[in-house]
Amino acid sequence: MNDVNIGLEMTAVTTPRPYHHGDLRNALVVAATELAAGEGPDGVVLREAARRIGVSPSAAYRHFPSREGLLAVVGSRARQSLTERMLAAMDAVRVRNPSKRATERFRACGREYIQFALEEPGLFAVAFRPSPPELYEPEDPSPYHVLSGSLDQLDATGLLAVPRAGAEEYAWSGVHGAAVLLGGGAIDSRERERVIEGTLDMVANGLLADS
Amino acid sequence: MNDVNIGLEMTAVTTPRPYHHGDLRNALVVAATELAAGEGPDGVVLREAARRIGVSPSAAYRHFPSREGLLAVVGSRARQSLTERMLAAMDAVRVRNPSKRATERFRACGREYIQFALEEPGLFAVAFRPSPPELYEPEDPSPYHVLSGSLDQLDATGLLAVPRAGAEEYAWSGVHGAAVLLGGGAIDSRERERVIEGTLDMVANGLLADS
DNA sequence: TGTACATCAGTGAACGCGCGTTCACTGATGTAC
DNA sequence: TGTACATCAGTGAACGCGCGTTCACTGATGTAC
Repeated sequence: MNDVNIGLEMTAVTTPRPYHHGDLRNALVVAATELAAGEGPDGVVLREAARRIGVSPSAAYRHFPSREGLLAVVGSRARQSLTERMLAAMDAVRVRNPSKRATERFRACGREYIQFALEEPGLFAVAFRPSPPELYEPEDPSPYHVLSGSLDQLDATGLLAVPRAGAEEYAWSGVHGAAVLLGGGAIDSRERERVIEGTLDMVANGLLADS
Repeated sequence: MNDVNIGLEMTAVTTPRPYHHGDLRNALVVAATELAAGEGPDGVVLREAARRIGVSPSAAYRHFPSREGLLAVVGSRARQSLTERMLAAMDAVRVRNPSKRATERFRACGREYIQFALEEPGLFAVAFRPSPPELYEPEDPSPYHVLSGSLDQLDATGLLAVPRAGAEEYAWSGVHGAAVLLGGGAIDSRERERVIEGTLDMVANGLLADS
C-alpha cells in the first residue's frame, strides 16, 4: 500500500495523497479481508479498514451500503480463495486410472476444504457466516460448484452409490462438520489427521459403491 | 420467576425482596440461558441477566469470575438439554431386532442432534461455542457420551465396519455439519428433511457393514 | 479550445448506543463462647 | 440463651472502551456546448 507515484510533474518531495483515492472500494475490501483473516468477522471494523487506507470512515458509504455489505464482499472473496485452493488440490492428483482418479480428486477436494478452515479460520468463518440474503454476493465458481463438479466425475465413472441429485449436501455436511469441530477445539487438534482422513473415509464409503 | 413467598411472617402486603437473594447463582444461569435461547451467545448480556432478576450487575461477580464463566455454565446446561433430548429420542425407538434396533437408535441420536440445532439455534450455538479450556464446564453424560454409547451398541452387534476407537468423531462431523449448514442458511431449509435423512444415510453407510 | 455546470467521491463533526468490570462500602447471617 | 465478631452476599458509583452511521459540506473531474 505504499504511495507509488507515477504522476508526470515533480511538485514536491512528498506527494500528498490525492483527494480522490481512485480505487477505494477495492482497497476497503483488501483491508477488510486482512482484518477478517486476523480476527474473523468481528475483526472487520469499518473504521479500522478506513484508517488503514487513510480515508475517513464515512467515505466507505460511497461504496457499500453498510458494514454488512462490506462483509458480504469479503465473504465472497474468502470463498474464492477456498475455491482456488480446492481446484489446485484436485489438480495435484496424479492418479491415472479413471475411477481411482475421480475418487482421489473427490477426497482432495474435501481435504483441502478442511485444511483451509484450519489454516485460515478467520476467512473460513467469514466465508460461511450467515448473512442477509439480499446482501449475499455469489461467485462463480464457488466451492459448492467445485464439489458438484467432483461429484459429476464420480457419477460419470459410475461410482456413485446414491442418487446424484443433492449428493453435494451430504459430502459437504461431513467435511464442514469436521472443519468446524476441529477448528473450534471441540475435537482435539492432536487428532487432526486421523479425523480428517477418517471423515473422508466415511463420506467416501457412504456415497460410493465399493470398488 | 414470580415472588413465591413461603416466609412465616405476614409483615406487609408486598414483601420486599430480601437483601440476600438466596439462589442468585442459579437464577443468573436461568436468566442467561433464556437470553442465549433467544439471541445466541451475543445475547447473553450479564447486565441484562442481573436486571431481570432485580439485582445489581456487580452481584454476579460473587458467583462467576466473568461473563465468560457464566457463558460456560450456560453452555453446559445447553449440552445437558441436548443430551436429554437425544436419550429420549433413542428411547422412543420401538424396533426389537437387535441390530436393526442399534442402527435405528444410532440414527435417532443423530437426527435429534440436528433437530435440536434447528429448533434451538441459540442454545446450540452456546453449547458448542469455542471457550477457554480453563472455564469449560464438563457434564456427564454429555452428548458425546450418548453418541459413544450408541456406537458401543452398534459395535456389540457386530455392525461396525470401521475401528471402534475414534468412530465418534466421524459420525459427529456428519451430523454437526448438516446442523450448522442448515441452521446457518447455507443449505436451504426447504431441503431440511431430505438433507437430514440423506446425511444420516451417508453416515450409516459409511460406518456400518451392509446388513 | 475554453468554460459552465452537473456529478462524483471525498471530509469532519456529531449522534446514539451500554457494555464488562472494579472497588469501597454495607446489610444480613451464623456461630463460638 | 445472648452476644460479639467474622464472613458472606449484596449495593451503587465510576471507569474505560469506539463503534456504525448520518449529514451538510467541499474538492475534483468530466463533458456538452
